[in-house]
Amino acid sequence: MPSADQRYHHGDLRRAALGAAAALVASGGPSACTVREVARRLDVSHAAVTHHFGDKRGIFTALATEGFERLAATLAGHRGDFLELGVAYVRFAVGNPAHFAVMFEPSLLHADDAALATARSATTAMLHGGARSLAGGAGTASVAIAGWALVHGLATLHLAGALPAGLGEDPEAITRAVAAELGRGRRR
Amino acid sequence: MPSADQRYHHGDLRRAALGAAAALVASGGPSACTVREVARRLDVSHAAVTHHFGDKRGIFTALATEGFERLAATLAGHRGDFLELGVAYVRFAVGNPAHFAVMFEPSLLHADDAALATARSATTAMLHGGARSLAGGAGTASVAIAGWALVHGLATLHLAGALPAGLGEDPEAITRAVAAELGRGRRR
DNA sequence: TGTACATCAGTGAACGCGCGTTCACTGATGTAC
DNA sequence: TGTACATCAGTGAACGCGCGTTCACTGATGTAC
Repeated sequence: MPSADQRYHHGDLRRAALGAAAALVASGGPSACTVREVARRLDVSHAAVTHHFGDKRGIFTALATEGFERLAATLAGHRGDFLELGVAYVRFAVGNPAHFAVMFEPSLLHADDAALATARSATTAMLHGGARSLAGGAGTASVAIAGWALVHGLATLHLAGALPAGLGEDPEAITRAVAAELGRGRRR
Repeated sequence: MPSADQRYHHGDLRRAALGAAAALVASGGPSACTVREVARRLDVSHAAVTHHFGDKRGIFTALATEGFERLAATLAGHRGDFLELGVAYVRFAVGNPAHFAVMFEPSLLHADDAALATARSATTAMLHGGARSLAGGAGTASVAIAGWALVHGLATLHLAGALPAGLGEDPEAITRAVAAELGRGRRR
């Protein structure tokens, strides 16, 4: 029996390719992620990679879709707890930097992809639902946006290395501190 | 006298190139911005563009530097007013989407560029100063980060087209609503 | 248990293209005298 | 006012390269009978 490295059929090339693409995006940004480099990392012809995703944009689209799915799954575990929802959001971004980067970069994606649209709107609905359960009534939307923007900004700045040293190292802790501050004002 | 279009010397090619680069980034993301396309837009040889920036990365670095300088100038007009500082931040991002995109994308920049480092730290200092003047004492850093993350997140989500329709259209108004919410909690 | 066949996964070669960079050179500008 | 010269801005051609996409084909897998 041939070793896993030299089998004709890879087994799950699609998943492996997404992993390689994520690693490339994470380390060098989207421009460092090419069809051919992904294939090289998996010792596979680049036509094989294209075979699974249609074209290059298809890789990013699949990555973004997977990102929204993972995020939704993560958030689902913290329904109803606004603070933990925010912390989970940041943890997702830090743990999946490539997915996160690609999810909010429309210029890289197939705008009309059905799976992407589905995954995205499921996630968005969850974020809004989280806020609704907290506030209720007037100002709900603004609180939801505030919370989302806050954690999104924290995650983005952290990933960009823009947070000041000493503070940027534990984004989850910052999120707790900062969200508590916001929550304190709301609860009075 | 030759027309402006056919002069040998452009006049201010450096500035013009930055403008063209910004337009390209704004409409198609950083990957749509190439040395050759910038040159094409200005009817100039691409070697001329390289002459001014050294290499491609030099263009993005110059754009980011200009961005930090513009942002600092904008923020300087609202020293001491936390809310207006935030609104100005968002207004800058929306008005200079390409600069904003490139400023926080380290993989595109010359990490060791002196002018960039100077402009960046001047801006950061201003943001921190704004928060310090508001809060004072314990929790200052966390409030500064919270405010920054909030407006950064709002701007980023708006530019990505991720804010829900109806809310995403006037990011400045959202900022006011949301910052007022945060400020209300703090002030009690 | 075998055999035929459809389907799917991956190959390998070829394509044309646009890219960033380099370089010797030319045209324009400004400054010193 | 002229002239010489240094400096700076921009040209144009050439380079090699890696890219995304396409296509006819082959190998592997699974399913029906």
